[in-house]
Amino acid sequence: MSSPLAELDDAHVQQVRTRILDWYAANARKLPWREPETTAWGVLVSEVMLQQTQVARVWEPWLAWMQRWPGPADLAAAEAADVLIMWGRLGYPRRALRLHETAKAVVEKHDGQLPADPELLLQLPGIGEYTAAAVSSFAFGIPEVVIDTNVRRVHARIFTGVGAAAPSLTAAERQLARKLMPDTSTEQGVADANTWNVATMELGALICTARAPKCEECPVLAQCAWVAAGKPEPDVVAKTQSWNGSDRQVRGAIMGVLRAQGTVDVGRLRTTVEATGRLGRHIPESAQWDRAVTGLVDDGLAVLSEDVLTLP
DNA sequence: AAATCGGGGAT
DNA sequence: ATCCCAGATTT
Repeated sequence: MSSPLAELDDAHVQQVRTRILDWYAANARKLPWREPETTAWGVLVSEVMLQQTQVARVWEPWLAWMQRWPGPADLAAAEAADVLIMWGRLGYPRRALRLHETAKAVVEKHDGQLPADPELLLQLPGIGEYTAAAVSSFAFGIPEVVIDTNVRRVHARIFTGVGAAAPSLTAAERQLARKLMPDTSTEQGVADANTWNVATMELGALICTARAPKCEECPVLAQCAWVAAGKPEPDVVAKTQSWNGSDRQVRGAIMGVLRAQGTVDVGRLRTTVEATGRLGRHIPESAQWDRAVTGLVDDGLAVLSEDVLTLP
């Protein structure tokens, strides 16, 4: 099949843009980090928390976090242990450490002001291509091309006619996303481009969902190549690693104990962690305990000293 | 390109 | 039970 870019028809693209922008104007969720008084730093904190964690689970932790540490200088001055405790059960606690490091870097290298330039944002720990573009666009009004999992799926369906995007972001997807951005040569165009970013994500989150898309409510149902093709099933994706018995489950259970009591004697680690019930029926071998502890220490999430494991 | 890294809501 | 989630980083 020929490249989807070859088939891109300006009138079609215009219609899709208008319909999605109109849909967003009427259907955008009211999320706390979208309130006009939210600072750029607040937007960054939300984006990091939202990396692989759903909106519903981020909502309250974000509010509590911003109340405790409103700006980068506040977070930079915090103890890593408190940062990890505050991160709570959001998952992937390395994100919390990297955000802490980013706060320090903003204070030390950027005079306490989060940079707006995506190239500078990219150099900060825990900020990758998506987050840099998202912060530039949402917090600073710079019309970067924002591509997250929602955007990829929406583009794949409407313009490529497939049910799901490829496993990892391709050059063709970047090219398509760039071509779909509203023209930014006018002030209105810049505003539209920034709204287009968030609107496409919102459509993917609320209507064009991965599992059971609500096509009957979709503003671009009539423009969708996937629908036109009869909604062919996506290729089966590789099965995700099972959670029960995984190293991640063990690491998570250990972190749970450390967040709750700050420290644990390694001789009691096994009993203490198993008593939390967070491992279910899984009884790790000693090699897995070793891997988990070593991994947490290597990642800076825990410190081992005198046979005692503690938060950093 | 593939593996690793949490945790829970949704189906 | 399995899928999926406003990804980033390392191998």
